[in-house]
Amino acid sequence: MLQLQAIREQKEEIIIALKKRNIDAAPLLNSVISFDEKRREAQTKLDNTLAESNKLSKEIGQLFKSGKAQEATALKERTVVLKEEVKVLQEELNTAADELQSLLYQIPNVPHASVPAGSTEDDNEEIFKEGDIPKLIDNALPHWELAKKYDIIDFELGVKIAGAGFPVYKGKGARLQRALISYFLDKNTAAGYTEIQVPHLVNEVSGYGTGQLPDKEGQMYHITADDLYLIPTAEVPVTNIFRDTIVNEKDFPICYTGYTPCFRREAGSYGAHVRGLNRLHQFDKVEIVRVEHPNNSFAALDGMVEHIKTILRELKLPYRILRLCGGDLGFTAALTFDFEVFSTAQDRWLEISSVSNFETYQANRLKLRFKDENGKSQFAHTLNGSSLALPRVLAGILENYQTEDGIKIPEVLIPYCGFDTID
RNA sequence: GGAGAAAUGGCAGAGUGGUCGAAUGCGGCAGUCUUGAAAACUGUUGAGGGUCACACCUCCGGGGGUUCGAAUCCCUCUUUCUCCGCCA
Repeated sequence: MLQLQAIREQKEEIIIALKKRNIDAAPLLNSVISFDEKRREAQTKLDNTLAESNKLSKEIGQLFKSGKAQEATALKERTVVLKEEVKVLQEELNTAADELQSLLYQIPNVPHASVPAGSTEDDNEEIFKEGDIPKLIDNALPHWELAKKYDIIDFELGVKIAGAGFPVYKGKGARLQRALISYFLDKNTAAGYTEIQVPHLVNEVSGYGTGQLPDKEGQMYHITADDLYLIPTAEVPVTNIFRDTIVNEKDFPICYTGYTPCFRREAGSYGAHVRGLNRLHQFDKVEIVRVEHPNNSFAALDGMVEHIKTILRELKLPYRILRLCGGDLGFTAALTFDFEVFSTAQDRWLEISSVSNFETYQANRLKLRFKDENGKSQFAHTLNGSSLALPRVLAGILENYQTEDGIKIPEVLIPYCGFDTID
């Protein structure tokens, strides 16, 4: 959520910056400013009325104490009138405040200066590429065929138990998946992230805190009986640890990593591109989350990008990094780098990580602050990234490592798997 | 799931209708003393809105109500604890 003060002071700059997202924010921002004025006006009137009422109440108390009941009763008449006024003003204030809040929820984060203009993923800017694309064997198969051939993932079984998009991993497939999770967590821990296990269901407030609500309401599974949401990413529970907190400046950087399953409804996604592991309703992901000092958050973002590079280098997967354009940038992010692995048998890039700096956007919703050197509290910056999303990494490994004699396991994973070939 | 008790500042813990944003202790910060530290002593120490700065307003788990006036009374929700039931 953008800060009101920023909207008041830099409205024009924000409008220009939001054009990168291909939206004209002027009407929204003008409404925000007008409702903010209404709110403050109502607040001032209410405060003055309350002040008078408080004062009179004290006097009445004094009068009763000194036995001047008659005078007290006379004063009461005035307070009864004030009480009515308070009611009206309170309502006025609430209306303006609610309207203001819902407007603020509708405004996405302001893109960072480095975010390129553009409307679709085709306009994302490739900033880095590394790793050789392997020459595959003649009859190379896409991962869903490999999964069947070696009996390591059963999509039909998942359909039977839950529905499409809920695969069942078997034998070495399950083992490889578990190996990846352990490997990622170990890498993150070695890089200074504290491992953490969090709930896989979150309440509505948490959804608002990180920005999934109200923007992505339809993308989350909603347990209506208990009004809980299945997490679409560990970002939600992990970042919400810091909701309503004031952290100590010297605690920075705060770094957490956690493995969770992720649940996404993916309403409206169909077609060839969602085959196999490409897009699922349930998948596993290891996430890294940071809370940073505003002065350091972009350096931290670069650090996260470097960290993920080292993982992909070790896995020897060909990948590229994209700087997302304004049109493809998530609602809450100021700057996002996507990592994509080349899926050789499908001849396409698969997104396996998304690393973002949210600046104060989430912190504002979360009320996540820190005390600066002057003792003033100000909003911290939050960041997160996938390290990594499992299914597409798995798809990349299966496809890129396939040989005539089976699928070779990347060297770093062999100690975690306990085998070196799927055959 | 049933019965009871509770929820107050960073922590502990007073406060049952008015002068309570809240005693006291601990912790934190600043100072005195000290070569330095400890101890002792003194002062200070929640958040948000609002203002040039004051004033002023809001917040004692959340929401609603009674009252001129609520941390204190009533309703409701949530959470925690104790007992019973169920259970990985």
